[in-house]
Amino acid sequence: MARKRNKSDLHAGRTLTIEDWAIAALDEMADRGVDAVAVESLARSLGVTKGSFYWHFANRNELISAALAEWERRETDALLERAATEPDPASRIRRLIGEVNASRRASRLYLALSNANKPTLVRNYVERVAKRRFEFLHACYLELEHDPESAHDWALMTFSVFLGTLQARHDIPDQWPAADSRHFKRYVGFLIDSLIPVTTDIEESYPLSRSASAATP
Amino acid sequence: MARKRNKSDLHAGRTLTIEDWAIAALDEMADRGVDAVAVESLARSLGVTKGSFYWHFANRNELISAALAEWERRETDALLERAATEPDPASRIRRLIGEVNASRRASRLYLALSNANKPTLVRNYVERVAKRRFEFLHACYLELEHDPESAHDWALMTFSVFLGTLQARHDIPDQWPAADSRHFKRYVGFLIDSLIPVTTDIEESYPLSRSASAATP
DNA sequence: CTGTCACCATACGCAAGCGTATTGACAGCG
DNA sequence: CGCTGTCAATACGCTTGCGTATGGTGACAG
Repeated sequence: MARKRNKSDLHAGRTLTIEDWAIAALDEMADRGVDAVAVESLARSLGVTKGSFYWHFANRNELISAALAEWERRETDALLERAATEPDPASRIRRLIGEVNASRRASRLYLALSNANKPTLVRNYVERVAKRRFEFLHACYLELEHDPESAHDWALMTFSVFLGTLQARHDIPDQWPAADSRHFKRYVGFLIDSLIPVTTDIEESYPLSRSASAATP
Repeated sequence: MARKRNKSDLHAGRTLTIEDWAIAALDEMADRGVDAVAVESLARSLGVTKGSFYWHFANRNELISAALAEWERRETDALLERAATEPDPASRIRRLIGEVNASRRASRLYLALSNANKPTLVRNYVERVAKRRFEFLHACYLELEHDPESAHDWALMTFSVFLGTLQARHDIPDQWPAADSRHFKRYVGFLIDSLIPVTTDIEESYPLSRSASAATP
């Protein structure tokens, strides 16, 4: 049986790597969910057949595992690293707020993974990634708040806003401001004002952030 | 072919209604996602075979449609009705905050529906329900805030918290306070303080809600 | 040139699940 | 009692998708 290389395919004549497959799987997950990751259709989208797939992977679960490892490395570690470059906790939270509202693709992917019912290995990755994101946030709030319980409350609420933002943008699209609009900038500013606690030093401008919010910056 | 009635089944000898099927489908959706709703396995769980299913429904989509209509009626209309009995907007928001943090099942179901990739009719229901919930919330904030843009910001953020709460409880389970704990009560109190704007009348106790939050009620 | 290996194509068998067709059971009514 | 309609059981055919087995191709080393 002759092997006919399709030159117009994604890999343009070179052989596919495990990483190519993993990335194709992540794309499919973001577009259509984890269940939609199917060996044969993925192979077709890569311009090969499943013979090639089964050379690289023992089964579908191995592909999904490779895809999740890639996801964790590329998108999750990198996000926290970018935020960690900010000089102070408030800036770090601000950076996270900005980033969370930026990438639709990353949102879709996170939700797809978070809500996947099988295989069960997905849950392990999602919980680990979510925990690390939460802990990063929590550490920021611990720097801003003397009271550790309060810091935890803040972190929980903010983390909920992050996750909820992903979801809400999907569920109420016509209520969501366009990304290049004044309204959007204002909303992000409002989030920043609302989600960064004013320091508990009484001589600080305590009510100023709320007043600025009400004054429409 | 003899029809053997299985007396130990869910319907306990009586015939199944369309509603029985719809509720079974919603249960399956909450447990395992929309994709897991399968005619034959659902029939088995109800103690019948798919002959019975096809008497009631032309196809699987009709079942899903019936299930979604039931969902909208039972859980969504009812939630807003309960909140609407509260005498003022702040109490209504407080009621919603309490309810959102109460039912795990409803959470799982909402997320399953929101993240279903097919059939496409699910999206219509989710968006309609989400829009109605958002609009209810927005109306509350419009009563509390003079500035309509600010009211919209508040509504968006709070709605994001509601949705994010569903997700976060699933993704960071060990960070989530137990429902009967002091910590949980405190967190709900913190949400209430944070998500209900203090009125913009300057003579009102503007900083008091933040101060109370920091003081650990 | 030959052999090896990485990568890939294809055929096959099996299972799950959908929808269709056919038949059966039973209650209610005239 | 016979008929009708509701509800349900079962067989069948088809599709999709997984994993296994087998064989092919091209690059490279010896």
